[in-house]
Amino acid sequence: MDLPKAYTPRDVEGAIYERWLEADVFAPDGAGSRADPTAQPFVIIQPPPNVTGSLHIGHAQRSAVEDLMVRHARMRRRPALFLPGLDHASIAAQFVLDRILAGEGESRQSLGRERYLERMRRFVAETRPTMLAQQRRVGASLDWGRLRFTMDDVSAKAVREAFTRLYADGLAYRSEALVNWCPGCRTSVSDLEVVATPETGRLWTIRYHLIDDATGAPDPAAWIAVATTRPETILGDTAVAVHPDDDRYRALVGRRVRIPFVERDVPIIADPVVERAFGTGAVKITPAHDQDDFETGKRHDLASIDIFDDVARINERGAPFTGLDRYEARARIVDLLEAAGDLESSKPHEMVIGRCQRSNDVIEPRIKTQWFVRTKPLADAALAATRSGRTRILPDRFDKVWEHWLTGIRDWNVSRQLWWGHRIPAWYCPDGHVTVSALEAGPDACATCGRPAGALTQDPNIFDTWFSSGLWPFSTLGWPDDTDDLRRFYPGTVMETGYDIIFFWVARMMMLGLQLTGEAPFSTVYLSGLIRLPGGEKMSKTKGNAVDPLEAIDETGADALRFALIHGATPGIDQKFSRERLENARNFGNKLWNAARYVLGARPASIAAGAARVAPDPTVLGPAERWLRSRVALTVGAVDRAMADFAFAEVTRLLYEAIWNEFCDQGLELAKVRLTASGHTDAEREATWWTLVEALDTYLRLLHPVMPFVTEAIWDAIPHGADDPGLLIVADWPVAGARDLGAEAEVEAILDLIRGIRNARAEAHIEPAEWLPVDLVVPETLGPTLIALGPAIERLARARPVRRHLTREALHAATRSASGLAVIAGEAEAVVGRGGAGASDEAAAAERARLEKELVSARALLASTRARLENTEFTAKAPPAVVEGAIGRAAELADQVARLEARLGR
RNA sequence: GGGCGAUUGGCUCAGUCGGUUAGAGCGCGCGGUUCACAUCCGCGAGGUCACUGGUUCGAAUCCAGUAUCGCCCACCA
Repeated sequence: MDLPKAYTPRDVEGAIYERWLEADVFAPDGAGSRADPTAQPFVIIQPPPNVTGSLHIGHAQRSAVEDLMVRHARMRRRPALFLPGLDHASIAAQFVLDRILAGEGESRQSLGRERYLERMRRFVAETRPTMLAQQRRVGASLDWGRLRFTMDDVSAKAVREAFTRLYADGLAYRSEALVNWCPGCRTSVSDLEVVATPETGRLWTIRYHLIDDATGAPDPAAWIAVATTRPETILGDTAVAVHPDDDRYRALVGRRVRIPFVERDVPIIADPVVERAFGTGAVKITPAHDQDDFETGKRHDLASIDIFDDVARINERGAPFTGLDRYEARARIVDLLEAAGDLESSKPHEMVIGRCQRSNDVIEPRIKTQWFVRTKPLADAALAATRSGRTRILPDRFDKVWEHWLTGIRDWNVSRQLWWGHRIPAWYCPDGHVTVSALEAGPDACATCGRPAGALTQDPNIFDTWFSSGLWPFSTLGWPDDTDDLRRFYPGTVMETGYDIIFFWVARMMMLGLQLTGEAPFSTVYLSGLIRLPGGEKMSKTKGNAVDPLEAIDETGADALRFALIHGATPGIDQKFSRERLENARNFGNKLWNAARYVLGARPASIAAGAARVAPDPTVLGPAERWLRSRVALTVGAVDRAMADFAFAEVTRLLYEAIWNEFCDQGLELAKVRLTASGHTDAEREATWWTLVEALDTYLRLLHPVMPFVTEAIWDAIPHGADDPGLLIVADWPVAGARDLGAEAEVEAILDLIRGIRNARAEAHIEPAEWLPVDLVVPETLGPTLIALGPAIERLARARPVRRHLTREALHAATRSASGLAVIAGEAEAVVGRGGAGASDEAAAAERARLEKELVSARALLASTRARLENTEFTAKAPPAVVEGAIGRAAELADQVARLEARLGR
């Protein structure tokens, strides 16, 4: 079979993905699977991408890494599950749709819940195929038959069941609490969705007048000054607090002050939470709109007065300002206080403001009745799983982050005042009884008073999108039903995701998985770094600066994109996306393609075109063939180690190096000699060719998880053995053969000699095409190799004739009158050039200069090596192998120095 | 305020357990129409491994500190 002359990734890739689908090899139990059913399954868990999104470079990288792992496992005959999915992404999807609606002059409110959801379902139906098609273009070998969506019926059932169990176990509760309210999204959000943003605000100091106990009226001449960054919250103040040990205010504790505008009298209380050095040492307390104040309020039994509506306008409780936006109200209040003489000061103040991750609105803490998940016991279980090693986080250093977050975790507000998502399966009866039910149709009656279903109303809120995502590893396998898939593929093996969602997603999966299934949902957490722009900025969909991986695939192919992304993939370390790397990867694919074309075209005539694979005949292998087989064995072992260590970038480097430098630059060049030079038997030529085929086959298998398309295409064209399947994707992962260190050393010595000759020629500016005679001497032991590879030296060093001398003396005697270039390569030595022809003065000077340079560096190295050996502490304490190495090295260098000196006539 | 990461040739990055002469790609210089590949081939230049101190026979690597950049966490109004 032949490969097309030109490598065009686009032509190759689409057709190959089709072939994989037709062969049904993606599913662990597919018709084309060669999985060993008794082997331990390998389950990779990928974050389901947002259904309304499109593939960005980060997805591409993660898909590439996940696909790499699953393909590797598949080739090792493990039942490998890579389950595709989509996330409904509640708040993110609503955010996207709301913007579209705004463009149409509609809104969430104008449509109403039912029509809005209908519109969302249509929208999602449109966007859904996009992401799936894009994952396919990256080459992800996903088991499409198991495609799942976090809003499908199976997921819905899992959500109801999960919540019902948590409620029954006292781990889900409904309570009035301070939540993070986003006025833009009109919903509460979890702590994680609040982004702390440093900003310069103002700190105002204002006076609250003390109440005259006798008259019950505020005293115009007596006040307590409080400092605040949020004057508008005055309207919700229910106390003023000072530190109990603060002498300035000790006498005032227990007195009352008049809150302006709302004309409310509130107590001055003492509480150690107050920082005496800050501001005036007195702080106004607004329990409904500040976390600290909320806690203080609880301690002192203060009233909580919510003064905002859902879009953060002042409500009727902020009477004179009702209807004003919070910032308008702030400005108005400051003006009025100033006019009244109650504004003491106003100065700029550095502070941290919580903003909504989604809409960037300033988050308003508000008291709401919400559903919470009690996280402490769940977090403890998650910590136990990582501490015991049951689940391992890569890289290790994220353990600390994990520990810190799970140790200080607060309860998780899971209800959202949104529409797109799973509705909370809680029903309320007119008496306020709560009934939580996993039944799709809801409960038959109130669990407390028995009122019929008709009298109950379901909670209008939905779940935080991460609640359903948190069930992903098992909800996708049919939980809570006891399905075959669940038994077989749960818990999963590796969960891969970006470190930016370790809390949002990974921690929730761990907590919910442990609680609901009793098992940690995966044994390894592989945290990828993020992809950044060449300038180092984080790519962001909302900023619109994301690089489109699909364009990259169009230009250079999915294989090149995958290689480039995996090449830079160190767990937990960000990588910059660079076009150079992409091109380099594309070039590598091209190199491989052309190497394969050469191999296929070099088939000796004695081998029939469609011949089945045979192993090279070991009795007729030359040193180059033995060298190549040994180097391939080395590479297989190194790749295996790197794979086991999750060092995927290392895998790409190993293969790049092995394929380009060893196989193409050296292996193929050496093989060409035996394949084309006369004087070789058919058997020898065949053995050489089969060696090349064997090496290529092994490299293709090793590289397949990284570059699946091009390797599959090439593999299709090379001869296969009887046990091979029709597709590389299900072919067996290679087993490392035996090393042949002797052959490696011998061939390396010859390659060094060739390099030395090329170097000397280049430095002397000799025409590359010019044939020059070479006289050389090699150590006795290298004799047979030299004979075998003599033609290779000729070809690769452009040397003709090559004359071998048995001793250095003979070499020197034979070349004394010549003006040749001296080459000293290890123990071998050569003289390149025409004997007796003479050389120009400048050529001779250049030759001397080159040798002088070599001498200088050789002497320097010799000196430092000797110095080390003279150090008795070194010889006494260093491992013997290191000392012996240094001794050998010193001898070699001394020899080299002597020879260079002799050559230079010293 | 606490924690983490990064810092290696002009650029982007490797560098395992501390062990000879710190690697690669891109870029740069010189030279190439070798019948697989110019998306290529050959040769070369280019690095006080951020800084300071320590441990060690030996440090890019381990320890302490400093600097710069970046990230995460955090309830001083």
